Amino acid sequence: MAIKKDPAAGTPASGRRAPGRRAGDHGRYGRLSRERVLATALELVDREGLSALSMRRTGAELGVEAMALYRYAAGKDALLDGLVEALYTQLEEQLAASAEAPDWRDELHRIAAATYRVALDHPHVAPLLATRMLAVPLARRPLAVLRDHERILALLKRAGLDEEATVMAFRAVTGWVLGYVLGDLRAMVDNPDEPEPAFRLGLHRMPARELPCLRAAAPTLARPGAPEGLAAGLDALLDRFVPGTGPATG
Amino acid sequence: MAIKKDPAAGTPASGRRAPGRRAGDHGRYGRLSRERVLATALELVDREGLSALSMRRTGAELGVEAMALYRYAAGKDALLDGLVEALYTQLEEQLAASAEAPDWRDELHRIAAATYRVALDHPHVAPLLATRMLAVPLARRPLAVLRDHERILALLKRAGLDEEATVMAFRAVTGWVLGYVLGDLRAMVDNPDEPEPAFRLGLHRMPARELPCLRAAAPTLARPGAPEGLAAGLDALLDRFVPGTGPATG
DNA sequence: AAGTGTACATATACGTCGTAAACGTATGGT
DNA sequence: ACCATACGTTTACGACGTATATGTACACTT
Repeated sequence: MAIKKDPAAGTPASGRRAPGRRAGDHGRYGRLSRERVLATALELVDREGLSALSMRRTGAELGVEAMALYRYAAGKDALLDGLVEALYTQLEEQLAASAEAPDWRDELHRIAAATYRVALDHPHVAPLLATRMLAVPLARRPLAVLRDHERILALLKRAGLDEEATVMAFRAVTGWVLGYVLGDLRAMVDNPDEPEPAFRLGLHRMPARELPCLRAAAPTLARPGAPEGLAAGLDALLDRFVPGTGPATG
Repeated sequence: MAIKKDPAAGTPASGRRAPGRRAGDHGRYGRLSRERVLATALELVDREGLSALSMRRTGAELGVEAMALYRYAAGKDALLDGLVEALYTQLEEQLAASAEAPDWRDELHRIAAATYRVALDHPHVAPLLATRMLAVPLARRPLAVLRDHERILALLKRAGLDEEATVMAFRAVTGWVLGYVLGDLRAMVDNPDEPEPAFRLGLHRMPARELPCLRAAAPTLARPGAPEGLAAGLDALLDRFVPGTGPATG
């Protein structure tokens, strides 16, 4: 210990701190912050899966005791919500990286595709998109999540839908994107070391007599659906839930 | 407690036993069995939520030590998979309760509706439908799950699709059903004791300037989508993914 | 320069968790 | 009468979430 603080570390009110620089860190690598905590947790989950995430482990990754995290996340559940927030923040960055589409329909496609990309980039976090939404009520969701909802609702309104129809379409769009993403993340491979496809999938475990279609379909099923399937379904749903936008070829 | 064994249950030495009743239960309520374990776990989760489920707690509900469960489920994960299995088993019971539809499309609707009902009947278990599928590879899923997949694939094949198109449509159907169900299970109410709808939803927590559409839509959003929305979306997707079945009016 | 409040991180402790390993004990077959 | 087997218990260990109490170093007074 006893790495002493640098007197040039800056005034606390101004909040100045150089990255990798120690200020009031008791001799550690740098001050903690919500951002740093969430980034570390995300990294840990990406690397080792959700079950590896614990307060103690996350603290250790930061060179800090577990209890120190409680200043930046009220508890473990809040940490999980933080991961969801981190994902939606990445989504917003992705959306900001390319230009907004002028057409509402194209813009919905752009959002869906970006969501798909972000979710597949963090497969271990994606299940939280389903589970945490069931645990935390709308008004308490991270702001980044609410902004995503707002974007979609606004686009549908712009398409000319009234309140009721907007909500219907919203349900369709969000449900579809979530379901499709989760579907593409489903585990298929049983034995990764096996070169032979059928063995890789563990098809010998499935009773052939009872499950002929499934066994036949499994290899095709094992290839991810890709964003094309997502877009196709989205179009199908929009055709139905946004009247007057005729089937596709317009 | 401490209900002792019935002396009429059979003399231990002679081994005489009533039909359907086994001895060897150490003076407890009855032998353990996988069915009994899963039923108890399901009941516990329905009553107190997923986080209340632990090996010890489940054992206690059965009047048994936690380790006793390991004979019927290899570990906690296997217990969770058992819950998924239990839900799909209920689905099969529901499907068996009414007649199979002659038309493949109607039958898909029947399956979707039954899935929706079962999931909403066990809201605390439903998230497992998303998460466990990511953890356990296709070939290792409970048989009831695989049979569900088989049913859907067979119906789509019957609709005249080739292998590739079948899988596309399968992805669409299952993704949609899952996403829609999870969407309908999302928590909306923030303060259940509050009579005023806006306060109930906690809308005052949401920045009005930044989220106008969401605030306006929230009350409508709070009403569940109902099976009608599920059916509408399903039709939309089938129209797209099963060619030659034209929009609706056939 | 000394003192003080506050923000931040640690230390300690408690109860619960999943589960490995070893151990009874009753049962059914011989 | 004996034994193998099936079934449940006991004991133990390390990891977990987190309440509470305890430092410790900074910025701001005075």
